[in-house]
Amino acid sequence: MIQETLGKTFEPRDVEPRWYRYWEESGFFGADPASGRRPFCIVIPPPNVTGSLHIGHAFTLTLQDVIVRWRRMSGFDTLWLPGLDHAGIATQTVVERQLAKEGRRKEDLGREAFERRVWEWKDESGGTIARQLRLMGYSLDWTRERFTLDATLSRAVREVFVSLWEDGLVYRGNYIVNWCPRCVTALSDLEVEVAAENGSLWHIRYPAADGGQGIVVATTRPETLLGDTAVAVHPEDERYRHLIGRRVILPVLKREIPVVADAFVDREFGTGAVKITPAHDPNDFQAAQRLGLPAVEIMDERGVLNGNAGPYAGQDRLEARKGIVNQLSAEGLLVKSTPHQVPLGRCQRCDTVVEPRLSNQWFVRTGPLAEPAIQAVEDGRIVFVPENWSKTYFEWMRNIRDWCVSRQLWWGHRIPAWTCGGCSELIVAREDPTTCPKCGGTALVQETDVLDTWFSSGLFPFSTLGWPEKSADFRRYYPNDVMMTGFDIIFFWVARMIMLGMRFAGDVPFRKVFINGLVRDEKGEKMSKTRGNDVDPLAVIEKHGTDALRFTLTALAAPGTDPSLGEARLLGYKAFVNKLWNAARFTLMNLAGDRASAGDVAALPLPSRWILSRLQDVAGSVNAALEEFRFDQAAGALYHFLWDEVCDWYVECSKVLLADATEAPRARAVLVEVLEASLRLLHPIAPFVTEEIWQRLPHEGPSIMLAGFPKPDPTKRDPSAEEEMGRLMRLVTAIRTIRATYEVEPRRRIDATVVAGGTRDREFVARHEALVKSLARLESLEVVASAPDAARTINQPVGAVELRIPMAGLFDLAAEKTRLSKERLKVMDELDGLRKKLENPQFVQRAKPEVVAQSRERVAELEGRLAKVAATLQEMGG
RNA sequence: AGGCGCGUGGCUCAGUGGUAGAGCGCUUCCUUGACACGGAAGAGGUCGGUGGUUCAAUUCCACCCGCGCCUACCA
Repeated sequence: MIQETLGKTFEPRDVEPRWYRYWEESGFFGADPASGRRPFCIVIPPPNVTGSLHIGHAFTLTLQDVIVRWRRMSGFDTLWLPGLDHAGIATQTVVERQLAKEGRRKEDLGREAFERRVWEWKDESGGTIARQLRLMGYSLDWTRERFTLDATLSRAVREVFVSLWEDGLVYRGNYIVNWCPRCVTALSDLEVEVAAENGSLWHIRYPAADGGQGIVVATTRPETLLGDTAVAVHPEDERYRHLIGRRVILPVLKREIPVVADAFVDREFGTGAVKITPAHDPNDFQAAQRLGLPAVEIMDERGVLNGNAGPYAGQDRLEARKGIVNQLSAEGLLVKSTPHQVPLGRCQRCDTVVEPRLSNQWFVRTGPLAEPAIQAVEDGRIVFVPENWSKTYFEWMRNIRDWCVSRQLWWGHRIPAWTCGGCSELIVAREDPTTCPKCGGTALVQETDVLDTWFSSGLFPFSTLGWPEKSADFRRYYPNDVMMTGFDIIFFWVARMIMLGMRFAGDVPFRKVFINGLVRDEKGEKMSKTRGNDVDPLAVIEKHGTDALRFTLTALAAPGTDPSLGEARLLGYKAFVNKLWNAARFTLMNLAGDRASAGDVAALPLPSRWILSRLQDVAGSVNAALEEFRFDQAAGALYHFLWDEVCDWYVECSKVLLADATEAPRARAVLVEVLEASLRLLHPIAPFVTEEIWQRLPHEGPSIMLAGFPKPDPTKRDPSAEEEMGRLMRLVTAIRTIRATYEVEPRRRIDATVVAGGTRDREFVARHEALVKSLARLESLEVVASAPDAARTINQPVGAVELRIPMAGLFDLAAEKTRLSKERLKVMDELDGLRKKLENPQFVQRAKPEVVAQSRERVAELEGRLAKVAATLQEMGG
């Protein structure tokens, strides 16, 4: 399973596939309802079946895997359920394109053959993303993988749809919907992306039928005048009051239409007169309903003008616009046109300009569903993290509009509705009917529309668990514990899961909703294929390794922020993975099969007591951070612990300990203990490298992913060891700083003296002589109570002691005087500020006592330091 | 129009009512037996602007400027 020796650098490609296969084949990802452990469940936001893994997936799913692995190691019976979404429009479009290459259309195949063809494509491409998810190391329970078109999930869809129908929450009717003339289907409001685009505002004269001047309307869509059935003005608009009830002549078609009054007209906008095109504008449609105006459709399903468009029949909508503007201009009816910003809706999938279209569609009445869903968040049964997203949720939910759920596609859940050929009865049923319940006729025709893909996605937290059966999985894993996803689908998905879950599954679908940011490039721009700035996670894996990518994404996941992913950042964390690898290499080189125990912790040397205490601290930080979804803090704590404390200090200290034959076994034991626990802490973020190393260390159990997650034990903290080690580190750093300041070659060993007035300080330094000598590369270290002749040494106060390094041959007096003068100024500066503060009676009286005390301590310390520096300077004669 | 968020060292970003941190980059020195994907030591910031609250504000409040995003039926 593992290589014999460790290379100098970690080679991810050699180890990653091996471990994933081992985990999956061993069944380590599988949930175990019979385990008796507390369940923890999360379902994947199902990726598009024809899609491939992009960086957005990698980001949110990495965070999910971190949580899932952490919970699993912490003793939960963990289910992370994978699945795929059939993605109606997107998938159908892909297959239609394939057909187009063969010179065929889906109509040539017929519905059934086309569906078969899509299934073939699904089988082929659905495996792609599943493979990619494995490459990322995600610990999904593949035995429970679901697809939204699976029989059980389809059954759930049908159950929900029919129930809603029975409860009057589904209705069908002729309304204006968003229509994509390229996809040839209705869209929901959410599937339209509205943006302000440059257009024009045309002022067009509609002459009065009696030969008068008539009225000038303003419009951004002149071609729709062919479908006008009135002109509306505000009832109190003095300019037009005389025209209300009169008739004007519709240009081009020369049809007479009335001038009507309605308060919805904005007198300030344009000319204050608006043309009414009920069949092609949502506002006009509503106005027409109020005013009893007829609707005239002038376009077909592909945006081509129809017979009602007179001379423009057969032209595309945009082509017709040009012709009509020309004609109006020629006839002198075009008063003017001005540049105007138009809010233009485009199809989310294909970017075609969406057409408001009057058509017969199915809708879900959302009001009654939204109410309990709003309450669940209001009273905290569902909590958003970060909490602020609940505002976005409320904003949308409180103004929710009915949901158009029918799509004119062939790929999806066909709406379970039939029309009786005999009596026209509409039948909506769970089981396919064979006879009409009303007239007994058998000529039933099924609805051809399918449901919005999000309708089935909205059931995902429970349809995947077997609902509507009260299956064991459903009972155990519903509600899910947390839903983790991006803010871009709060409305599309999260809100709908809450509404449908509460109504049908009997409880909230999940307790928490964690919203992650959107991955951006290093310039902060949104990543997209069209911009060409997107990062391909698979390419990153290939280049830097999965753990590096995962660690990077985790480290960037600060709440409420959009992470910027750049190459430099990745390289930094790749280096971290390699650093860990080498710490392991060092440990294993020294281990030599030794399995001694560290024994009594209190009896261990200072660095060992210190690192074991720090380990407890970092274990606490990581657990606390993950509890609050503070991925950045968890990653940061581990990064700094391993690099700055374990590698930079403990490993270096251990070299001294290991050189001492009696000390070595315990040092090895501590080294192993710290490394092994660190690996477990790190495993949820970087699963591969941690497993690879863990397997080589003394360990129990078949895999690190099943080993216990370290829990902090406060009784194992050792504050005095941390304090002492801090002093030791400051002393070593002071020596190193002096060496660096005077450019002493790193390999050269120098002499140093520590002057300490107090007995305990002297004993302290003497006790750690070997460590200090090694860490600071000293030839000798002398500890004395006092030392004259400061003029011949470098003198540096360090806490309660003073460091003296002979100048002979290394340093010169003038440079040292300059250095000390600078230091004196710095100390005086800080002292000044502190003293002023302390002289202020307000501060002393009103500030927190500990702050005042702290300031006083600092003053005392600085004064001591200043005195020492001043004394030295005086001895040096400056 | 409404809502949300952001503006901190060269870059990308954390953070806190008590004179600021990280990663990368940069400077100097160093191939010392874990690691040059490395080591040691450094330089670098009036924390967008203006007021207010406070003994104390980068941190709280108000306004302003700049930048994102979301929602919305101004033709």
